[in-house]
Amino acid sequence: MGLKERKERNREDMRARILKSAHKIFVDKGFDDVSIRNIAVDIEYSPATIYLYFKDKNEIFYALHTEAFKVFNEYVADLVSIKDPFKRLVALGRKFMAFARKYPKYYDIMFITMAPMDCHLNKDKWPEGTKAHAFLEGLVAECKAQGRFKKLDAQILSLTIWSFVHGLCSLELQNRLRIYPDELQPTITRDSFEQFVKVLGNL
Amino acid sequence: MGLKERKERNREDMRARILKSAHKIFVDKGFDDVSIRNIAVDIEYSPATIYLYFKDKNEIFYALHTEAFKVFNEYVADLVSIKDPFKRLVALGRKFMAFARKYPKYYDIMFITMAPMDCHLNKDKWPEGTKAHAFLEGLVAECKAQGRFKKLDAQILSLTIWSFVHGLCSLELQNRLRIYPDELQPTITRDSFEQFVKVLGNL
DNA sequence: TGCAGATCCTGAACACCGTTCAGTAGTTTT
DNA sequence: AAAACTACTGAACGGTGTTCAGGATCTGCA
Repeated sequence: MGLKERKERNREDMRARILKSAHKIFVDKGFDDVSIRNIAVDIEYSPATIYLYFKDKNEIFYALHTEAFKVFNEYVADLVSIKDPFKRLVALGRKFMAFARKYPKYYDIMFITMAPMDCHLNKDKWPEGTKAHAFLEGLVAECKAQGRFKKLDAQILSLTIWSFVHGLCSLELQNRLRIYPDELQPTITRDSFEQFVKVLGNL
Repeated sequence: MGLKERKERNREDMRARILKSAHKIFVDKGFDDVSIRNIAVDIEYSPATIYLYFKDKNEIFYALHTEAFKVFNEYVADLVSIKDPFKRLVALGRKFMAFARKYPKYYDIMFITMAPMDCHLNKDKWPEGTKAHAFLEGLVAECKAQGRFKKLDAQILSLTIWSFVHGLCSLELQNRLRIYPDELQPTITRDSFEQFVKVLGNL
């Protein structure tokens, strides 16, 4: 009986439709405009219907959040072509910053928004974060294997690097770098990053 | 005619009462519970009255935001007793992190929340941020004067330090460090900070 | 003292939000 | 044909920020 399966597929279709709509509104209008009611208008169903396919708004946000990581992974996929691990590490940092600027809304939902998604409560519930961070740690470990970062622990250094780059992106996206004069604005973030890389290169 | 002045003082009294109430709710119940209506209940006026003293909710948030910086400044005031500038710099970092943990809601409104406050649009509108950052820059400059950080620009390095420490705090507060195993949780942030300091100490 | 005018405040409304639930059509099974 | 099941919705509940006409009280002047 392929009946249950068809029912199941219809169900998945509807979920996909809702998510697609949520994604459209998220990208077009921004985070705050992704409301159950707006999604309902877009898919031409009543708001109540959405609750037949998703527990609540957070479940929809969680899906967007997962999607954002997929986009990120694709965005940095071409790094594998870089042979030297240190160069790859630096390129990852650059790509990370470029991603934050290109998809600020994605970045927000990935690393900033607190929206009570239970997905950040432990590593099992946030596989994308775990995976992305494992990639970074692997890179740092490779660099160590080449004789770099001799006196530093790879895991800790990974966190240090992540924190720095995220801090930079976060401050920029949250408009906290406007304290700098206008003429410095375009370069200051890049300068800080390059300085960090320079120091890192000598360790 | 002290009449106009008395009117003016009453006006300021009311503004203060509203802010005090907002602050109370903010600390007791959290950011999301600071609503015009909740403030109105607390001060025993109608919601509409609040709009006679503040343009909108953002103006109230801006006041909270300013207050948070005051609390922060007091929190780090005792650093002046530390003679050695590098030690003072390190102590500032530690205090910064301690502040973020002790007053996460303040930290949020200071460095994370985007709420369309126009105060982050340029340096003049965010004097507290400018001042706090000038303090950091001065410290780094002092270190340079002592022969440290020879090859690095003080202004850029200040941003690098700020970014790193903020990144660490931000990731922790937004629950993004839960990807680490439980046994690492208590130490990982401190370890990263200490590693950063160690590297900084050798520059 | 009485009355105009300024001052301060509010009830009610508008347009949103997430969420729930009784109930209604339409299809399928018996 | 009747019963059961499915997919859906209208209307409501309680919440949000904000606006505005109008009511109450207080002030200064005739």
